[in-house]
Amino acid sequence: MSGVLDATVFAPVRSTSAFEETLERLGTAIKLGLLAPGTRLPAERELCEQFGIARSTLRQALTALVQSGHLHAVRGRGGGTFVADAPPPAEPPSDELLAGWRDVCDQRLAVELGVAVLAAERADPKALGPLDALVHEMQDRLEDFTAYRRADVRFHVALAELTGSPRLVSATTEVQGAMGDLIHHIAHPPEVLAWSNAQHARLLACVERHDAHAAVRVMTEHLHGTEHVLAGLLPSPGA
Amino acid sequence: MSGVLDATVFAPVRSTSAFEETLERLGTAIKLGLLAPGTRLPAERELCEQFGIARSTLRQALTALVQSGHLHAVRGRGGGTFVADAPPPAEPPSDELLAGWRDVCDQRLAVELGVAVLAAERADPKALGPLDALVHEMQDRLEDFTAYRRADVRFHVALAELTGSPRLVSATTEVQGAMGDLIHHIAHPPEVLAWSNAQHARLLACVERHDAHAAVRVMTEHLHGTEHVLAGLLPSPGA
DNA sequence: CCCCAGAGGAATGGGGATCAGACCTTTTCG
DNA sequence: CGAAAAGGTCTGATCCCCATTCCTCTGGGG
Repeated sequence: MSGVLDATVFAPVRSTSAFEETLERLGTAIKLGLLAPGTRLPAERELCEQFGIARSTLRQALTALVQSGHLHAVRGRGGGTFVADAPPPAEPPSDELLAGWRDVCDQRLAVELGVAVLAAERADPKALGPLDALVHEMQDRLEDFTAYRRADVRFHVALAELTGSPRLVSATTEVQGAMGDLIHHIAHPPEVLAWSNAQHARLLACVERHDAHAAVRVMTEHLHGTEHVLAGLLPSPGA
Repeated sequence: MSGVLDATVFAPVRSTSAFEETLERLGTAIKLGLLAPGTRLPAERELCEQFGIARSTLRQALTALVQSGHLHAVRGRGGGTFVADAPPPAEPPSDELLAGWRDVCDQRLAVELGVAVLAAERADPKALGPLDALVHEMQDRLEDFTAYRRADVRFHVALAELTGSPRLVSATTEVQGAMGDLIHHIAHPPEVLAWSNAQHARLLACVERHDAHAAVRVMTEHLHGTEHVLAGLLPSPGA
């Protein structure tokens, strides 16, 4: 019958170890700026309980992040583990991610479309203040892509939080993490960012008047924009 | 700052063992009817290689599915492992699934909306024959929910395959699995199924003329239908 | 009729990941 | 000065997963 289906059902099973998952979680949160530089993580004995893992396992992840320069640890009372102020340069995207960049965009489309619809349906217009502030912050950061991108991520995550769906929030952070790996190394002229941010503003207006259909239109346009940028700069499916 | 965000970043890490993942994969594929009754699975020595796991691990999953009645094994030459002809009755949904049913619906909305848009954008109208056949099959099965549902699942998975995105296909099967657990135990009058299937037909028409916006409207309506049914029959958020 | 190929079933030992817990070292606050 | 709070270290037990081998059943070809 369907080779695609069999390929899905019988595809290799990837068992993610607790260590890997923890490393991934903290790593993306830091790289995305969700954990701002200088932030202090909960104490190890506390954090391992939140994660539901043993402290030794947690420490493997923390040690790795310290050695890669994303965290630094301070001993003694009043110490702790802190997000590094000078983040290490991002590594170039892995080959497998590059090969599947269109798939990542497709997943992003699904997640963000769902977020747009549900946020428009459910969000309390009075709760959009912080979102609006982020749009203005982005407007002030058109020349500094790193700062712009941090606000961008917060914007999309905050929008996801408005849906009240935990799965959509975590799906958003995941997909933003993948996108970050892809776009971090390509040029972002201020004009492009300005255009992109204008769509943020329009999107917010749609959410404010509970217009889900319009939100979908704006979001679709927004995502296709970055997709076209990627299509031009990344290797073709064949390469 | 944001409690929701911290709850997402520091949420418990669930490390899925290879055994669990395999059991889940095969189990949902069987329950969804993607592996039809009577189907013969690949030989164990072959299957464990496809999954990328050891045979003993694979056998744990197979043994569990045999004992639960979803599979039966035949020894000797020409034997094999077959999907049971008389599937065991589905267990009632777990409490945690019930508690998060709205979250499941939200995730489904995202996945199916993404599928609708991308299928409408990319699908070759000439490749819609099988989809159309499934709509007609559902039309003939309005009185038999089990049969209807099998075709329904195939329809949504086939639609996802049209997008060409592996992630969306697997997301679709996952979310359909969760939906199956939720809706299997509630009543489905033929009128409701007919109404639902009419939306399938309309959706297909949208895809055929590459009308993504209309596809979104129809799909949204389609999903809200089942969501309202669930809202009436499942416990409220508080319970 | 015999025997072997092809299938599931079972047992072994090793290696790595994870856990739980105790203990050490550094630092600051009372 | 000493207790408290934090990271850093170590150890033994346990569980999961792997690789390998061998066993058992059964149908088909010679």
